[in-house]
Amino acid sequence: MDSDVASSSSRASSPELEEAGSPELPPSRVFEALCREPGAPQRRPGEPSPSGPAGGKPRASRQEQRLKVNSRERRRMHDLNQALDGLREVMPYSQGPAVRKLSKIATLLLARNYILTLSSSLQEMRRLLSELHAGPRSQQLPQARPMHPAACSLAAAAGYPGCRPAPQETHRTAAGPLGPFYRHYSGLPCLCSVCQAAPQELPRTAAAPSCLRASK
DNA sequence: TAGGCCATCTGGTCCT
DNA sequence: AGGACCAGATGGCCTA
Repeated sequence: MDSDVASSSSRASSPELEEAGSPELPPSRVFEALCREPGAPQRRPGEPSPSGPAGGKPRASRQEQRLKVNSRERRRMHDLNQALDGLREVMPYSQGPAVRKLSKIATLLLARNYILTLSSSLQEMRRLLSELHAGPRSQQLPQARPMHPAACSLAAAAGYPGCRPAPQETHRTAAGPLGPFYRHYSGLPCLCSVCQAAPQELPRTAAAPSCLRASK
């Protein structure tokens, strides 16, 4: 559904953009060109002429001011979208032509959950390392306290005994801002808002994410 | 066709 | 005055 904005939000529904939107020009250049060339504006009926007062300093007319403000606003939103694209690039979800782009709200929610998950995993790893270095007695696995799956995967990569990376799973979220499809990555707990309703209480077992269990 | 998501425009507010 | 930021309105595109 977001395919219309997949090309870095450069939908040119505005007449200004259609005129200045050259594929060779980076967006910022396009916007600069727009700022420099307020000419041929599509004046609305009833609006004053863009030409300034006769004789005096060529003060920007109301129309020119409006065009400049509009251009700045477009550039601002474009920068915001570029930042969001950068965020999507580092998010653990499938990327490719067949995968729908995350919406803005989904990107923000997923990023928040991702940060919380990484923080939790870091804490778990620190706990494991401290147990490993505590002495030979504590080198046994703390079976009574199952590890967080993300920590277990990290520990497996570090050669910690008894840890196996979980198989990668793909699951559907019933609804919500993440969209219908979300790929669950091995070793990472599910980041969707369904599973992360209480991020402080991340599951400590390697069982399937709750949304996997909930969905049929 | 309804609803979601988006880009854009626009006016207001705040800051420099 | 000019720029940044914000929120509401509007209209287009897409999907279920």
